[in-house]
Amino acid sequence: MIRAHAMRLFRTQGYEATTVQQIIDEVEISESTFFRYFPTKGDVVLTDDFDPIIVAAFRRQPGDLSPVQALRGAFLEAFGELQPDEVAEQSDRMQMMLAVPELRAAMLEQFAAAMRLLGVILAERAGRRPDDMAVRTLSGAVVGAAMAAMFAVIDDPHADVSKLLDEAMSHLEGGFIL
Amino acid sequence: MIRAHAMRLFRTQGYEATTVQQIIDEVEISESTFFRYFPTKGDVVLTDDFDPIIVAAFRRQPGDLSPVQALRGAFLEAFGELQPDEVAEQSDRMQMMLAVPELRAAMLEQFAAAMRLLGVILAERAGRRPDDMAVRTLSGAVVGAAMAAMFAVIDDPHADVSKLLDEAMSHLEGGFIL
DNA sequence: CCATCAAATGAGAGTAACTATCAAATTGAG
DNA sequence: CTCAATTTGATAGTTACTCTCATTTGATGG
Repeated sequence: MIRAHAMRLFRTQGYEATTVQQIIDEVEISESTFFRYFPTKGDVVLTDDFDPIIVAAFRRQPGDLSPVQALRGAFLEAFGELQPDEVAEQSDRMQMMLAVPELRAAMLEQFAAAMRLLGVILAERAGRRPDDMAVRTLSGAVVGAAMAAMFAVIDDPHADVSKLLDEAMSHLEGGFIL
Repeated sequence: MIRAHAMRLFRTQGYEATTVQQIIDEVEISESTFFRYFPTKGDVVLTDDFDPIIVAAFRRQPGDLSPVQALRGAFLEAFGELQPDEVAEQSDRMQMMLAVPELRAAMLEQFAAAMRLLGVILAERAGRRPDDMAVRTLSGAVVGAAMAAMFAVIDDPHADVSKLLDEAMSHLEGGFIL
């Protein structure tokens, strides 16, 4: 309920223009309760649980694919599983995260976490250790390329992120031919 | 003066334990003045002017190198130009940025800016447009790999970042062989 | 139906980063 | 020295977030 009301307020008045006070008035709870569920105002927008879906899709990929190919496939599958309304909601959230400085900043934690997670599953697949610098570099490069795809949406708000992401993965896959 | 005193306080008492009030007491200026020079407390630690040095080094690289090779060379040169005390200071700042959640979060803006800048100089070198997805992906991958090198320092605080960065670049350069 | 007890909620007071406004002081050019 | 521009300061907010402790809720066993 908190998230639903908050997101509605964010959409109508903007994120920064909406105070926590307004949210708790709307939901009719106390400030204490709000912060008990969301440690920060930003968490209302930032939190989601997509990681497990992508990890599962990655583990399902055939073993003869290269790591980048497997990731590419996993992303395609994970995005494909989303319902249209879920896609719209995710897109909403992403636009907001990109547009609001405070939220953008907080995204770094997500990216760092994604690198760690990616390191673990890549290491598992390749039979290496997660702290292997080759594993770290690949994780970093993949997440960096994904970030680049997200940022591209800033310049072209109508772009399809999943398509951009796939394109980025294809460039990674093919080596960098500039 | 503000930066010097602030950094000293941060080092001795910790970043979060140090309030802006303490800093302005130390430097004997008003709160207004502090925030006029540093829009946020974090900017005291985050701000630096290394980009131009790296860009210059990149532009100096021979034209027959691949983009990643040229970058690798540029990083090596730029780091090589630093005096020992400057290296120590940079290392200090980096440890602090990695350790303090608030500062870590703010780093994303720096990384995003680095991607944009890298996009511009890579595009210039390759005769492409900065919004070319191949350019964006390479910029993203390079910055992502650099992030991975930084994060590796969290696990091993004694590690040499410039060496890790070079290692990461060499992995990028050689394709990802996992 | 009631007593009990843990978990959830709320109230209230406080902190610290940041903003806005406007007056006072300082500086520097002529 | 003078005047104007720039820098600084004082003051009074706003808002996110924390802490502590009292109150309420709701599930469970008798």
